[in-house]
Amino acid sequence: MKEYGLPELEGAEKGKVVMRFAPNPNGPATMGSARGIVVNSEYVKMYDGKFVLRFDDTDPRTKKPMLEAYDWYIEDCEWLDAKPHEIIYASKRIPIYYKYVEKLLEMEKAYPCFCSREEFRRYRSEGVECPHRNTSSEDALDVWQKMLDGAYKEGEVVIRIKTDMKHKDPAIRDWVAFRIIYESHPLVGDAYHVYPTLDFESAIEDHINGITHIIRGKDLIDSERRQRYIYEYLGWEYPITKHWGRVSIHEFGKLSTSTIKRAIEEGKFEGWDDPRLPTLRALRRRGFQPEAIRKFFISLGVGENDVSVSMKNLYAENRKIIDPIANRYFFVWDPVEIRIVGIGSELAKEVKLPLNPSKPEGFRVLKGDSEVYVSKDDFERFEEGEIVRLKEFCNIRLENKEKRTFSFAGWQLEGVKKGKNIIHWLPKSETIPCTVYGIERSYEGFAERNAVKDVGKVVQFERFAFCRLESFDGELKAGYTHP
RNA sequence: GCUCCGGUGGUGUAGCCCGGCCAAUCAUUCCGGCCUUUCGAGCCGGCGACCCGGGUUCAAAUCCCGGCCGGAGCACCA
Repeated sequence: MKEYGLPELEGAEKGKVVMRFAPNPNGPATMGSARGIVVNSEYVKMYDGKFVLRFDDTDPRTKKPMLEAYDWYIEDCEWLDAKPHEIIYASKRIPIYYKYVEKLLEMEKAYPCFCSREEFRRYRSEGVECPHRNTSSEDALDVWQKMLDGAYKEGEVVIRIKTDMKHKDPAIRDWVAFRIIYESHPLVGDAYHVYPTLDFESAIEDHINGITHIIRGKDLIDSERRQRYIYEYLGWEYPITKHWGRVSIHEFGKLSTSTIKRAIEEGKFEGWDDPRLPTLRALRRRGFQPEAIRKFFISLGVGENDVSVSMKNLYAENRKIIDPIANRYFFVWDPVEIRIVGIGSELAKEVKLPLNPSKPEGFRVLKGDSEVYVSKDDFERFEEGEIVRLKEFCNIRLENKEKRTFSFAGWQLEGVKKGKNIIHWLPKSETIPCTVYGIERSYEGFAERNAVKDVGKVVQFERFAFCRLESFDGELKAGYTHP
């Protein structure tokens, strides 16, 4: 069991665990969502259980769902090797929630409340019951029917669940279960105008889906205390819960779905899959492997303290997967053209380079040339008289830095200073333009033509970084994965 | 302010429930070394932590109390 990296789940029995991931599809899945997808699905795998994806989309106004996001979530779950066994759309199941609230109204465990927010806030903070609390079940059901009939305006009345107005935690006191929202819902249109709150919808769904364990962020810790009242009234058993703290990722800072949405609208990002964004779509585009993302979140565990991690941890996981399989190519960024003088046609030979040093059988070929490109970063470091080696090709000595001329200094590797004096290069006669889109900046330069056959794959541009080759139409476009 | 939760190396994490085998696990970062061809990759090694103060005990990272610090909730959002 230890190999899974997650601690044993309390009360879990093999084959009987049912867990869910319940996002609001008001934008695509982000790194934050990924934790929920990964941890829940991982436990389901461990115990051979069932994984439910549930869309908590019952507020068409404040958290207006985004129509495309529903399918994006499903795609992202599948990509993360967490294909849901069942998918539930809360907005399509609203009549079910009506049935249950009607039952609670009959039982006088819920009541229609006409207090304004401000009025009720005062009752709540003072621990006093509001005048509507003792409405009879007949009157309550009558009001409820009129709510459904559209007899009330938005904000005029809500349905509250009776808890305890003297509960020591004010957050638990008589909470709202249904409110009126006259706004078209992207999925169900104008079919309803009385919507359940998350707490009500979630409480009902968790029970009817037979959810055994809930693991979610600690921002929802009070939900359990609120929902337990319903479970008690209806004689249900509450799932076992676990909560994790906030995750913040150094490289991305605080990016909520709504702030990203605004930034996209303002044109600061290309779209939801802009490589600078912490969305799963963006990470996929950049070439991250789903297994690396799983391991990353499993390594965070399920502790309740807040964590602040660096993407470097994800890079390390990704590298372990990608390094043995990614083909190597040369990419010369900020290219500088240099000339090797004093020797002619002998340079025009085939240069064989390994595609991946761990797999000696594969190789690629470059044409030797007296006019080559090297990266500006490398060139500027050299001093006149210094010998450098063009990797796998030949040694050259810098003669005149201003004129960028070098002299031939032998073929042999022996005697060459290792390390930074072995550089990558490209023959001027055989290059394709290439742009790599990075998080902080883009890199322009030339790549070797051989790379074109790996479009769609993750490669390593030697001495640069791992990149995912995105497209080629005369120019190669690539996304910067990580060093 | 009220309610609840948490504090293990630079960053995460294991251990804490059931005190001793913990001079504390693993990963990553950082540093150093190695590699006849990536010193921006790979391999090997190293530095580095139980928030503070009391208490209980033969024995405390582990239990108790107080303090300090951090976080969450107190929405007709999820």
